[in-house]
Amino acid sequence: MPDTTLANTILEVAVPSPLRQHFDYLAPGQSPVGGWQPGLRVRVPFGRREIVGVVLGSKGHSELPSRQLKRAIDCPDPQPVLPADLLQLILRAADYYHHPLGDALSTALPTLLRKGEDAAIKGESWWRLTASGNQTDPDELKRAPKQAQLLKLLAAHPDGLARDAINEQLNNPSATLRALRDKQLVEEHQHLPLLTGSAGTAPSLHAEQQAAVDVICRGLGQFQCSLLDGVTGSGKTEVYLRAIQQCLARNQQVLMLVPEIGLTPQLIQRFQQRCPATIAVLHSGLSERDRLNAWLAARDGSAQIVIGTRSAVFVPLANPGLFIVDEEHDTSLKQQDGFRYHGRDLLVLRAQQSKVPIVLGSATPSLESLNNARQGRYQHLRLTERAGNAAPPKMALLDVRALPMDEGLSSRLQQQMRQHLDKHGQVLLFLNRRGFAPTLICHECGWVAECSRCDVHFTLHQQQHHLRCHHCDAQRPIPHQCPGCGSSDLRPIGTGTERIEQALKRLFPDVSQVRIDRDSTRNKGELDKRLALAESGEARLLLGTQMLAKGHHFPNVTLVAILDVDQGLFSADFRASERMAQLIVQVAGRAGRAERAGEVVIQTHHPDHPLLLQLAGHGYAAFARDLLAEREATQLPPFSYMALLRAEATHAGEPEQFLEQAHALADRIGLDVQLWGPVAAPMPRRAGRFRAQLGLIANERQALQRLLRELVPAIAALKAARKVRWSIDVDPVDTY
DNA sequence: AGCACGCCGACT
DNA sequence: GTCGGCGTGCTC
Repeated sequence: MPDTTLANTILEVAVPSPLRQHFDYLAPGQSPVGGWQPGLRVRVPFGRREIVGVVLGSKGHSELPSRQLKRAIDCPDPQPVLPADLLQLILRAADYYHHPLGDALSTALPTLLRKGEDAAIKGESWWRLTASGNQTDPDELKRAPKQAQLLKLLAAHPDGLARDAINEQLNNPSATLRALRDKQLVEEHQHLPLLTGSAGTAPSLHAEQQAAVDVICRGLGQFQCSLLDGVTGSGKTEVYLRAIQQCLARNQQVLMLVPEIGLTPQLIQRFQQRCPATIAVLHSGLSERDRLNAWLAARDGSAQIVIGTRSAVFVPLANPGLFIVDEEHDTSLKQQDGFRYHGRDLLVLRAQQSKVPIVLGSATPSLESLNNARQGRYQHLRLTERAGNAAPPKMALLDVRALPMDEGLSSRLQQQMRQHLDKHGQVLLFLNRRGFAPTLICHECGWVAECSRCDVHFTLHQQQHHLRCHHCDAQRPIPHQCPGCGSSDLRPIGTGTERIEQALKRLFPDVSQVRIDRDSTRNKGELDKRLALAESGEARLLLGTQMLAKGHHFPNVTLVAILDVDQGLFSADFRASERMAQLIVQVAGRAGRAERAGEVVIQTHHPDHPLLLQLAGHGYAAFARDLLAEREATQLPPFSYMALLRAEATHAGEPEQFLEQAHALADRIGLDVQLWGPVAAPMPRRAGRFRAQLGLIANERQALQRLLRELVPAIAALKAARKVRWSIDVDPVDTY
C-alpha cells in the first residue's frame, strides 16, 4: 500500500502527448474526498505549458529526486471522471495498439473534459411552446406582431429552439420572450442531447429472427458474442430492437456502434418509434457541449440507449447490458490515423470485461468474424430469409470481352437497361470512380497529366473544369496543349461517373437520371434532394459511387449493374477482393422488393475468375468460405496476425532508412515474427511526402504482441524516428 | 505534439 | 543592423 498519509503524495499522471511514459507530480494541497483514485483529472505544469492529465496511480516515493518534481495545480473532479472499467479499457487498448497512453486518453475523452471543463451536465437554454401556447392561434396576437412571429417560429419547432437560434431569427427577442412567458404561452427549458422514444407496434418475427433473439437474450447478464449474419432485408434491425427491449426491461443500458454513413435519420427515427427509452446519439455534427452532455448522461445512466460511431466505444455506462455493432465489416469502424483502434474489436473486449452479450451484425461479415464463428468463439446466427418473402436478387456475370462498349456500358447491358426501363423499373448503375476520366493522355507523345505531389494521375473533372488529384486534392486547369510536345490532341482515358452520366444522356435521352457521388452532392441539401429523386422514382436511372451503395433502399430498382468489377480483382491489397464482394452485395441489396425480384449484372473481363463465379453463383457465404480457405493456405489474416510500421518524410529514402533500422532492431529482438520489407507504400508519394512501410506478421497474436512491446519503445528512441513521421498500425485494415 | 533555444539569409 | 527560417532538445 502506498503511504498516502504523507504530505508528499506522488501522483503518476498520463499527459496528452506522444511520449510513451507517465510523469510524477507532487499532489496539490487539496485532495479529493475519495483520495487520489485513478481516473481523476489534474491540471499540471508541463514544460512551459499548463495541461490537463489523468491520474494513473499514487505512491509515497518517486524514483526522481524531489527537487525535479513539480506540484500539480489542482484537481477539477470530486471523483474520477473516468469510471474504473473505462480507464481499464483505454489502458488495454493503448497497450494492444502500442499507442502512447496519454494520447489514447485524450482521443477517448470529450474535448471539453480534456480542456478541464467541469464534468457536469449544463443544458443550453432553449424555449418551446407550452400546452396553451400550442393551442393559441398566433393571429390572435394582432396587436403584438413580434410575439405572433415568435409564436409561429416556435410552433415550427416542436422540440423547442436554442436561445442562440432565436436570436438569429428575431432582433433582440428578450422582451418578447418574457412577455410570452408571462402569458404562459412559452417556457424556457434546459436542452439535453437526448431523444425520447415510444413503444410502437412491432412486426411479428419469422422463425430465424425469433431464434436469434432467443440466443442473444439468453446471454443477457454474461459475456457472449454473436455474429448476426443476415442477408439484406432479413430484418437484422428488428432483432436488435427485440433484444434491446429485453435489455431495457432489466434496467440496463445499450451501446450500439454504427458506421459513419449508417447514422441516418431513418435509423434514429426507427429507434425512436420502437424504444420507450431515452436515446443519446453521438454523431460528428454535435456541439462539444452536447457531446459532453451525452457522455455524462450515458455515465449517470440517464441515457438508456447510446448510438454512435466508433468513438462511442469509449462512452462510459453506469449499467451496461447489451452491446451491438451494426455493419461490423465496415472499415470506418477502424480509426485510420492517430490512435488506430478498431471500434468493433474494442467493444468485444469491453463486452468481455463488462460481462455483457455483444451482437455483431452484417449481411457481409468480415472474414475475421466469420472465422471466429467457425472456431466456435462466436455464436453464428443466420438470417437467410428476406422479410415478407421477398425474392433475393439474381446475380449474373456479364462477359464484356469483345462486346462493343460505349463509355463503359456494354451493348448487352444497354439492352437490359432498356428492357427494365420499358417495364417501368428503375435502373441503378454502380461505378466506384468519380470524375470524368481517371487519366488525361497526349495522343501524340504519350504524356500523362500527373499530380506533382503524389504518384497518381490527375482525374479529369469536366464539370468543374479542372484536373484534380483524389489523394491530395490539388487541382489545375485543364491544359489545351500537351506540355511535352505542344499537341492539342489530349484525350481522356477511362471512365468515371461524370462520363457515364454524359453517355446516358445521349443513349437514353428521354429517361430522367440522377448522379450521386461526392462531387454532385457537395452543396448542402443536394444529397437529400438527389436521394429524394431516386426514392420517389422521379429519376429512373440512378448512377453513383459507394455513396449510393450504403444505407438507402430503392424498392423500385429492378436492375443493378456493377460497371467495373475488375479493378477489385487484381489489387496489391490482399483484402481488396473481400471489400469488392462486400460492396457488390451491399449495392445488390439496394434493389427489389416483395413482388419484384431484383436483377444484378456484373460487367467483367474475367468471367472465369473463381471468386467472382462463387459470389455470383452461390452468394457471399460461399465466396467467403473460399476466400477464407485461400487466406488459410497463404497464412494471411485471420490466420496470422499483422502489424504495419509506416513512415513518411519529405526527403526520399528517409522512410526506408528509418525502417531499415527498425528492421535491424526487430531482428535483434528475434521472436517468431516475419518481417516484410521495408517496401515503398503502394502509393510511394502522397501530398509531397515519400512513404514506406514494414510489415510484421506472426502466426500467434502473442508473438506479435511480445515483439511490439519491446520494439515500439526502441523505435521511438531512435534518432531517425525524429526525422520521419511514423506510426504503428496493429491489425491494419488498409495497406496503402 | 508543443514550445523554446539557436545560429544563418533577405529586409526596414 | 533585425525578422524569421526550421534543426535540436526537453517536457515529472
